[in-house]
Amino acid sequence: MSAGLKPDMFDPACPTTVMPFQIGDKWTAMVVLCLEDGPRRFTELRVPLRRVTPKVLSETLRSMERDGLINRFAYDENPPRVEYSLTPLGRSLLTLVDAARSWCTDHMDDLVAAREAYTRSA
Amino acid sequence: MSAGLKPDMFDPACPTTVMPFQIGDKWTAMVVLCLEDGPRRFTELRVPLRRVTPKVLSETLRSMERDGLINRFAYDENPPRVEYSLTPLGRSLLTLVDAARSWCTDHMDDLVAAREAYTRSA
DNA sequence: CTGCATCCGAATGGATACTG
DNA sequence: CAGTATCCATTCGGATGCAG
Repeated sequence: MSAGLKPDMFDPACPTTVMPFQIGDKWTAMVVLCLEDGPRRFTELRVPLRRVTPKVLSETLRSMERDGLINRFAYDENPPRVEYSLTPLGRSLLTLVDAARSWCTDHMDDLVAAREAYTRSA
Repeated sequence: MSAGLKPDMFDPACPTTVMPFQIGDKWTAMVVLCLEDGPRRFTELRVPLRRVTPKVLSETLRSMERDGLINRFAYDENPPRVEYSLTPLGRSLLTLVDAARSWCTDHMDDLVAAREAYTRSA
């Protein structure tokens, strides 16, 4: 497990990015998905989440740590190394995230069609 | 079906109100729940959602209509009467909302405990 | 490398008052 | 009744630069 995260994991072209779901902060759900396969380092998370500035990412991570969704482990090394991993609580979110993803894939066409129909009639 | 909506349906004291989930706009999920049992009028929705100003509520409703989640039907009467109801697409969101609610009730204690532990150690 | 500090613009959401 | 108009406070997220 724990293959490298792909840069296009959350590509803006991917319609799920504009889906009407949100868990916690704007990026929480994506972080959960990134950590699904094991611990990740800060810089590693920045690969798929390259539209997130470090400030916002660290804010997101800290609030997730506060809520007990992730663990933060800082190795006492130089250069510094920090790993984030899902807690059982955070892992339990995966089913919900998957449910949301299923809904998106199932109903995305409807949603796009609805928006088009709406703008046409306007 | 369609008994009156209770004012305390989304009481701030209810912990699910601060849960880390969001569907669409801030109030979308609550509107979906309000419409679960049938069509509702604008003022009717304002009862449980009394913390939402009319401006924000109408914005929410319009964006939900745009996304094909609800239907808006305006009777040609005076005084005016408008009813909102879930489309099949909007109704399909109910399973997701329920999943989110289940997660909340199942893990709320963990979440509260995590926050307390965090603030204690800080 | 992993973040924190500071500044800033945009967007969100709310209060209040008013209209057809 | 069902909104709209206007104004405003707060928040959010991004850019940049710096520190351990």
